[in-house]
Amino acid sequence: MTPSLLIHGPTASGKSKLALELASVLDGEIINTDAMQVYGDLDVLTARPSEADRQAVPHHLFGHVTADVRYSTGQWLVDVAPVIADILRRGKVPILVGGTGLYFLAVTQGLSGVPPVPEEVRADVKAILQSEGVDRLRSRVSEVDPESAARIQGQDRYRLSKAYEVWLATGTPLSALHGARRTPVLGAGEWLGIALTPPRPRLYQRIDKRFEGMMMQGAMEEARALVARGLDPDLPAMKAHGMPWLAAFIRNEISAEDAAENAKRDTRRYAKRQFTWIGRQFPFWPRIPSLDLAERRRVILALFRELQD
RNA sequence: GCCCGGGUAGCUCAGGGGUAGAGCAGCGGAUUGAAAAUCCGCGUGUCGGUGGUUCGAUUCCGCCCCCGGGCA
Repeated sequence: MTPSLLIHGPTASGKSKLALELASVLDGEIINTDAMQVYGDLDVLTARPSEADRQAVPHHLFGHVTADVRYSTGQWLVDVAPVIADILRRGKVPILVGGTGLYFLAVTQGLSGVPPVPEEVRADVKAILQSEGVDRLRSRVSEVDPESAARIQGQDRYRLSKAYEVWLATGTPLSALHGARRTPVLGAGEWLGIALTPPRPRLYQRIDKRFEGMMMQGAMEEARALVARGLDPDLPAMKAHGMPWLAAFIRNEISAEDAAENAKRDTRRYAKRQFTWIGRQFPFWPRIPSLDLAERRRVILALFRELQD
């Protein structure tokens, strides 16, 4: 059996480069496990692997949707299953790389069978949220699904909306649906998960430096092109790190310096959350604190070969 | 060298004889189909050093060190 290799780590920890290296050594193919790198219109801002890298090794699910699409974890799971199966059929090693912990959780643990919510219901709940506010939405959820209401913290409008949408669409509380999980795409023993955990100060330096690099590679032009399309600012793609601030700069609302500072800060905060996610959701994944490519490669190959035998 | 002003949290600063706050940064946590999202929580400190006055000094006084400005 060929195991799949899962590489998770905070943003700017050098995942892509490492994956490329491992793919050539293991005869593998790379699968995007990042919620933002799926958007074709975000190239620079999501630090997507270069065209040259994508030529060198097969890359899957990178930039395969447009910015006006509201992509989701569930859709990614639907997309990724045949890709993994196909790679395995051809005798290659699937290498899943990215920073979205929820995607790794979904692919290894399965997602519960919550049916998709119709767009109209979504719109209805959004309207309720806007006219009545979060507190009122919370009361509504409490009435129909007290368990979810108790679980969701504070003013978390996304989760409260989700719970209410599911109730409206199915007549069943979300909490009842969460019990039953579907069979995961990758079963126990079929994969090896690795977490990159570089020292935080070094990572923060890399984040800051990388953003400067993005600006030189045309991040502003990319942002301008998206802003020009007049897309709904609520779309996931419009929330990519830097996008909201570059958009604000383009609208003449803030200075370029402030936009850059805010973009870097958001990215650092995100990295912090990723560390929390790794620590809590994947406590048993081996960690590699080193930033050294050769060291990372050595450790991962040793673990991988061990699992293969 | 002399004269001012200032050394308090990572940064910018407030305060003031009873061991100290604000903003930003940061840190901890939640996370089941928007997840680079969304949300909850937390001051993290030899108050420059050292003597003295005092029941008690970060606060008052002396000396020293450092930073800024001015005069030489």
